[in-house]
Amino acid sequence: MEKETKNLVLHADGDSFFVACELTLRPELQGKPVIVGEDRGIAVAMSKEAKKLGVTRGMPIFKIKKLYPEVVILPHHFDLYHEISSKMQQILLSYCQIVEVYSIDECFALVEPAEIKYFGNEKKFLTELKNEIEKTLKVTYSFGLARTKALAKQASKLEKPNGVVLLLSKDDEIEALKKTSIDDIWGIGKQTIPRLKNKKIKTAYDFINFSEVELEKYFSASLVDLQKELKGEYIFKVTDQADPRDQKSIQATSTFRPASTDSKIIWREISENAERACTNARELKLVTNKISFFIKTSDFKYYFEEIKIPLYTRDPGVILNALELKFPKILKVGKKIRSTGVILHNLFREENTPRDLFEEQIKVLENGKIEEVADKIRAKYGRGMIKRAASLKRKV
DNA sequence: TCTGGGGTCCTAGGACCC
DNA sequence: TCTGGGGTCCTAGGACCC
Repeated sequence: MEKETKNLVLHADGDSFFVACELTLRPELQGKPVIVGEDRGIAVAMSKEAKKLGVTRGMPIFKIKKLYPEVVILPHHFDLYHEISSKMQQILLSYCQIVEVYSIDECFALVEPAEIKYFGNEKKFLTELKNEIEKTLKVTYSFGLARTKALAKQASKLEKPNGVVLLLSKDDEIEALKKTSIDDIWGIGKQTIPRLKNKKIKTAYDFINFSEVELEKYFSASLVDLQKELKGEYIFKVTDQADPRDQKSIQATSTFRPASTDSKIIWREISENAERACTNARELKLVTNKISFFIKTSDFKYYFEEIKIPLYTRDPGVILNALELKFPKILKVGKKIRSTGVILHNLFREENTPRDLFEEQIKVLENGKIEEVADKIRAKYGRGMIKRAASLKRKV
């Protein structure tokens, strides 16, 4: 049989993960409607009892309090979630060589035929793994095991919570795909769903039977790959844990209530965002030379500004000086503002940061072109830049 | 008194070059 | 005079995810 010579993909998805983590420390809340998200103003995770009451993801806390006063509302404890998540990774690594931590509550893993053989069969392998996880972590996961990532991902959803779904034959796959609505496919979002529905595609099964040629012609390349994956062709590779230092961007955002037009309040939030983003960058020893910031108005429109800075930095002072120049422009929207954010792009590891423009400037300065360069930078980035850059230089 | 916060990847099209 | 055809690199923003 072919399947015995091929790897399978395992997907593990934490059940009500944040709530489940909280319950490990507060078992007395077991069986009660519990949600996490107090500090964010919306429900981020719900226990199944809370879901049963009608609480949905994203529901505002004030509304939950009003409609369902019996719900226990908890703030986030990310350290706890990370701790449990990394223990989960360790357990998976004792069963599988390649484990990909996809998010705090989800993992993919490559399961080799030898591993299955050791336990007897797929079912026994998963039962063993599942038992160990529950015993050690006191939280449950739902599992999908299939030929590809996309199939495993859909499989794990089918019997949530605490489910185990094995797609070991073509028939298993077809049955699962027939049960999966086009609204619930990983990688197909709200822009694409209506377009597919126009083509009479209602289920994942309809999707895999849709003409590949037409898909290629009218939809994106990633959708073509997704279709192949759901047909059983291994396209999306399971990759080992990425180094956090390979991160491409760092952002810090904040919502403040009430929404405001007061530029002082807004600027204070942006400063705080910049500081948080920089703290994060410092921990990862990363620097940036491109930043952006945005405001979100109370009617949920985003306004972005992007700025290149002529050196590599993670100094909030330097960043804020650069942002300050664009600040009046973005304030011109003249609406109430409900949230702000600062994003650091173009991240480099500090130890192999390319020779930054500042160093180049020093060289040029030594050649006697000091004013020319300084003026250029002032013209482009404002007077503050020179000073800040200089003070940064001394610190380094 | 509707609607966190933190990410990635793809793509169309402009800039620039020969 | 209405005028080529490539190619590459970069960027903004769309789409999607947990």
